[in-house]
Amino acid sequence: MTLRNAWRRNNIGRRMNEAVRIFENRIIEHLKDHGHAELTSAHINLTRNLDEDGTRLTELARRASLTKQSMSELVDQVERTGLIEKRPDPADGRAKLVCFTEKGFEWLEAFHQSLEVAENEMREELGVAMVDLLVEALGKYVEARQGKQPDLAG
Amino acid sequence: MTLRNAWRRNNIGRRMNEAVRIFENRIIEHLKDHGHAELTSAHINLTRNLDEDGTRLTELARRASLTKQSMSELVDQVERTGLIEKRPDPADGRAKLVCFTEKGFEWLEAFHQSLEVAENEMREELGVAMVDLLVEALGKYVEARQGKQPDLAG
DNA sequence: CCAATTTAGTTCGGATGCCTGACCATATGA
DNA sequence: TCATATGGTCAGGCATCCGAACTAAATTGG
Repeated sequence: MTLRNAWRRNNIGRRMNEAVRIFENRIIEHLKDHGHAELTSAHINLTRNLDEDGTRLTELARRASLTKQSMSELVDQVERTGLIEKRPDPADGRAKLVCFTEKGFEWLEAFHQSLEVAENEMREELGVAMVDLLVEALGKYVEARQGKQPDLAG
Repeated sequence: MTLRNAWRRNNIGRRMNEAVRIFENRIIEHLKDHGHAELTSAHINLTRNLDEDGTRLTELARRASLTKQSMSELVDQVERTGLIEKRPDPADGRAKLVCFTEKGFEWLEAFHQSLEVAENEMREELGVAMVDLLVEALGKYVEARQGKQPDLAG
């Protein structure tokens, strides 16, 4: 790699990409090591958007930037593990509320612990202040650019 | 979302995940707007690991953390767009060197420009110093945690 | 109150992106 | 020289997503 082309290795997108992959792998690995092999990173795209008092499928899909068909499939898969269940929405006869089960809340607690482990590992490498700064900066970027992205069909 | 569960929205993994998705979408969008709809983000997992004097398939797969079968498929796809080509490796009769074509180098230049646009947008939101700090921190994290991840078969 | 429209969700079919296993051809080294 | 390692391919499969077309319930405008 010539100096002139150092940008190819050393750019924000690539760094973020590598970092997020390592970080998420670490969480999945830690979860598995502690008896929770139920879900993959695709499913976490569901659980992380699932409110504790339940969320409708269409809303889940919107939050995850997926079509409702894709989210429906994910919901069915996670439902088979027993971590979530579908309940009728009392406010709307068409709708179903996707909710954590008791077992699901236990999984969520385990996920929280695995997340903390991965975060602490990053704090060990970068220091607490740097990690705080990083979260703040990324959050600011996301908020500023949100809504400037094209929408999905579905 | 209760205060007790604020971690669910405000954690490093999620922030990085959102940021990287927005950033990469921006690059793909900008490339498309400038006459380069050839490649998707999956293909960039190839091109970003492709040296300017060519790289062997197995090495590409290793760098991208994919199996050689998967990388072979990506190579075939990108080859069909005319951006890369396979050449016999003079140093090894079994091997093929994957290389950018002339058109491929033009694409790489366009990619560079789109990347700069996306990076500059981030600098507008966060400031130049913050973005530099971010790249440095993520790079440090990646280097520190690299190799602590389990390897792939292939 | 009823017809037209919108909205929540499903079913079906298909593309994509990745994997494992089995294999062939060439290179390497005891 | 032949056993082993390495570069790459072929066949088959699974997971994750999409679009189109549909059902049923809710909403809205006369």
